[in-house]
Amino acid sequence: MKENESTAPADFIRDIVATDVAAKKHDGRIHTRFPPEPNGYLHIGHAKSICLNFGIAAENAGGCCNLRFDDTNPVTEEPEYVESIKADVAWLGFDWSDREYYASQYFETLYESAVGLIKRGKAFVCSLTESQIRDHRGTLTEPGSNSPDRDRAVAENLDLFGRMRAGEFEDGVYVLRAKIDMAHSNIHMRDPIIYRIRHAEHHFTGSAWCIYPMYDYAHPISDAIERITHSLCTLEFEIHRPLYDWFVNEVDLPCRPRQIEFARLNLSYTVMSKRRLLELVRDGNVSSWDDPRMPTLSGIRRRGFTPEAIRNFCRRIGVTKYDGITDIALLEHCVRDDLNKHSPRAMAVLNPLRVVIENYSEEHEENLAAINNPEDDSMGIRQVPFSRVLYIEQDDFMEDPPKKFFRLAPGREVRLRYAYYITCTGVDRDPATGQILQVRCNYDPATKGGSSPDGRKVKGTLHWVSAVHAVDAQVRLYDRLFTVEDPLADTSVSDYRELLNPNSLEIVDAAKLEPGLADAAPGARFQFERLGYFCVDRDTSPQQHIFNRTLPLRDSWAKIRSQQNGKQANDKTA
RNA sequence: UACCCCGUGGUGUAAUGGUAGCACAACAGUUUUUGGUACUGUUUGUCUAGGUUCGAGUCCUAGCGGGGUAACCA
Repeated sequence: MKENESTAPADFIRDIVATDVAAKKHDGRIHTRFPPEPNGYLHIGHAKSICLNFGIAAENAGGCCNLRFDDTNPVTEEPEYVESIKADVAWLGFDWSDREYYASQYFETLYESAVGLIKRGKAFVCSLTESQIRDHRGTLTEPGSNSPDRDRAVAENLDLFGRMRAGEFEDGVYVLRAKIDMAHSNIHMRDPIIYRIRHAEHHFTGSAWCIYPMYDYAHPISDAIERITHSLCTLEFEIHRPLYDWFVNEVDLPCRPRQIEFARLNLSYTVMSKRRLLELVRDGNVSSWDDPRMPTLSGIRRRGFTPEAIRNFCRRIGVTKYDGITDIALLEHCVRDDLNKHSPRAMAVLNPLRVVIENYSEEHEENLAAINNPEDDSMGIRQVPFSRVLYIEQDDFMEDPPKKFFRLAPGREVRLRYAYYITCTGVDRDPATGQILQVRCNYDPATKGGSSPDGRKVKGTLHWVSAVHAVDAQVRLYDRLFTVEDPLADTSVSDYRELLNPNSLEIVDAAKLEPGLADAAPGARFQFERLGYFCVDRDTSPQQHIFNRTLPLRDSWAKIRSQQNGKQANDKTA
């Protein structure tokens, strides 16, 4: 990670941390953790939390951040997710060193702490069924009522809890509950369940356990065991904080961590919850968890987004308690900003139109020097082959151009980037269909390299690829996943998936690339001049080159054109 | 109609009782061998009503609006 990246602007959490450091709380020690449950893939919302937790650790002398898998529910968790999470955190650029922990490592301590709670009369074994417990819990507006088992003798609780662990009971027969207050205004304080029986294989502990601790119990104690100083989580856990504090106070622990909540990231034109993302994958709305349209870290990685851009984005969105929705345009800006500075340029034609330079010899061909990145001289130059027959973009030619169209048209002169000025002398069309087959041009040999000795100006510059040298490729054009900013809030449809963008993927099968692109490795990123940023897909092969469009370049001509179309439509209706 | 949290331009965020600033977006322009980039400029904001204070986005009260919470999920 770069030096200038290492500090983020202050926010309310960093203020608290700074205050605690100054007050020598925890001896001035700062220790955070990123605690994913291994039951799904990480998305860009997790990146916010990762950047926050690892960022704060890095900004404070001696600060550490643990990677801790919160694996207390064996029925939903799998090693596949552990591996993908580790890969994603590492890709984002963060190093947890040897601090890779699992809540399941603490099962014995957690168990003993629960025994301690029972001995002190702070927990009891309850035989109520799931629905009875729900009924006893009361509602948001009414208090709950005590379990008939609430005053069970300590010795009996101890015996029962030991037999729960020993596997004497079926799932659901007993639970262990904290004894707090069934009339508490916070429902989470109404004798919450802290252990349940689950005869299930755990991805890490196998069949060693058949009782598993609940999040509210396991999390504060895991934090304390790791001597976490600041336990950062999202807003929906705010109401759990009194319970977090209750356990921190009631259990004898080496450290008293503080939970602080911040707003999760919401992004426009996408959905972020694991559940929705799973639906999209399962129902085939996207091809996989790493479909380049997905907001998963694996998806945006395959799309061509860089970890630098994502870190920069996370720094710029800030950290607050306001639950808003961030414009995806800011993410896109960060990606373009990074890619503009660092990705090499190349020329590629997506929708080829044949151009014949009639006064350029059929026998002749030459190499022309092209700048690899005008933003960075150190990236040097490359040679691009030029010959009599070329491809240009279909959009770059119009027989009857509107106002402000600066590209090729009959009689018009334009520049071919790094090559020559050419003037259109005519078009050849299919006599049957009238479709344009090719454009005929003359070139000016004096304009080699793309500038004229007489200083005459041309308004348009076109990218091009030499036909005989061109490499064929499939190009996948990705766009935003949804057509509206907040698909889940839209009440005009019954299912948010009706709002999926039907044009979020367009496949171009016959793109023509400059030859140097043929041996680009999977993951390699380029700017195709005048088009956008592209990267080599992981499915690419020597037989079929595949590129993904990361993002298009900003396009002010597209804006003018749509304004002109709008005006035309208005004129017609008027 | 219980409790908790949150309200600053279109969006995201600063201002820690003392000139409401930044970024993105939008719009206009300059430069340009990418209609990209860069640069310049413009538009738009403290939810409302009271109170405290020389002075309130900031503190207090009430209202209004938004979010969260009743898995043996995390």
